[in-house]
Amino acid sequence: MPQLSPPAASAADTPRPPLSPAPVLSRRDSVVQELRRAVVRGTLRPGDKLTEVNLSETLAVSRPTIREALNQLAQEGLLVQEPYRGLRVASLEPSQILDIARTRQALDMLAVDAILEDDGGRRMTAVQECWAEYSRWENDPDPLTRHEAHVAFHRGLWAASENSMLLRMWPVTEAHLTIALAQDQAIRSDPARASVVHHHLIDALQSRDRDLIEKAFTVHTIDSARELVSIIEGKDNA
Amino acid sequence: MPQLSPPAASAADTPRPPLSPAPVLSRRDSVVQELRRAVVRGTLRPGDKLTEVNLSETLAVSRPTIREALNQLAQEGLLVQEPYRGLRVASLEPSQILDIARTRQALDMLAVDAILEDDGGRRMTAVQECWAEYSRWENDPDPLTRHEAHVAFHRGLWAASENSMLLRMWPVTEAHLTIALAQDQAIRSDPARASVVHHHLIDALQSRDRDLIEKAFTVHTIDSARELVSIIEGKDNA
DNA sequence: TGGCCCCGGAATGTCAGACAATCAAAAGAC
DNA sequence: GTCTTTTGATTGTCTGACATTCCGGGGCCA
Repeated sequence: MPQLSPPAASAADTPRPPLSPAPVLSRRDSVVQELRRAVVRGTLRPGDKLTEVNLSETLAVSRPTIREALNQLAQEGLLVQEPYRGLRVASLEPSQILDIARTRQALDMLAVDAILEDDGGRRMTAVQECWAEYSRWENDPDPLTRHEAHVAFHRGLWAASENSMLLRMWPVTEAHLTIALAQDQAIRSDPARASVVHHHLIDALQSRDRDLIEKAFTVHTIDSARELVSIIEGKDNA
Repeated sequence: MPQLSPPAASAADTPRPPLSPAPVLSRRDSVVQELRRAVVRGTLRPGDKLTEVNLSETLAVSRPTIREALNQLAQEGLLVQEPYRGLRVASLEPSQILDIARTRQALDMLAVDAILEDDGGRRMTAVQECWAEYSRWENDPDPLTRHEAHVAFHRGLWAASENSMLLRMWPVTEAHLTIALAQDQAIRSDPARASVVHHHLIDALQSRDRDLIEKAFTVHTIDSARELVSIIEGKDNA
């Protein structure tokens, strides 16, 4: 049975600078955050079963609240719900990992086009700001912090495009990204490669050369996915 | 205060053929369906306020269950949640309507590429099946049935692509599509135009000519959105 | 021995009722 | 007339309970 910490503690010890205006997450959001982080950390692994009463005791939160959090995560796709049988941490087939990559590629390029089309350069400025934020954390010793910085960077790109629909689709995307990375720890623990790839990304973006950008995103997204898939399939055969 | 019917009744009187294997939706799903349909019917209009206790009484379902349904719809984007202040039916700015159209266009073409790439023609067969289903209902006298057929058709296209990520993104897409159409009743009540546009779509798809398909989707999605926006802006000025 | 049916445990799905936290606007004080 | 207080409304959360559904084990019968 995976062990989780109560959410009240973890909500306060966020290593981020005091950027949050102090909205002190609701209990439900704390639980959501705690579960997401547990997946990133590897405390919860794809396939693990979660029960409401169990989490309720472990996290010291009532069952209805836990339930709402689980429903939210299931809707995002981080958990899968089997009616009357419980919830499990989602796991992805290789084909699904490629689906995610292709879809992200399409949406990333949609964001890129919006960013490049911008008149006053406001959107590109937003990109640079979120890149600056990313670079502050990209080499953090804590893998969780690196992951959250990575996620925030890509979300920031979509936000910079000022396309409201992309932001609405982000939670689903983030959930699947998280699962894909959690699926194989080896990938997640290669910060150097991630760093290089992201530098290429931002360089390409600043060149404003669409083809170059597309290639950089392909390396980042599609190639990584293929690599991950081959690792997983190799492990299955072993 | 908009009037809604209890979900138990509406769940049973679906005019669809008995295709459902009899999963008899859970109460929560019944509430979700009822609220969605209320928006499509115009019983609930963008900006309308919903309260938990009120719905609980109207629909004869307990508050926790109502709450779960409302959370789900808020996550999809059909409702917007103002903390401690209640929920309202979402309403869209013109720029958001265009964002939705652009995003759908990108994802539709992603689906199209997958369908065209298919080796055995299985995916194109799936397209034809969902087109057949659509044509059975496209001229139904009930606008709700037409809307659900329309939605099912587009969902079917994404499903035919066999891209799992697209299916996960569908609920968000459907919610926004619903709001956009609910925003102006005039658009929804032009079944002839919708029919023509969809015939063009399917013709283009069967030609397998990617450029032709892209143009057809542009007419369907982008042009419709522009039209809707100009109607809304015209109404604002009046 | 082997297959079918029934039953109990376990978990979710749903309900009722209550209290605390929060926000908005009305009521009151200066 | 403006600021402060109060109050009402609504959500956020909790406790406890019951109904529903699924899985697997034990008993019955051939």
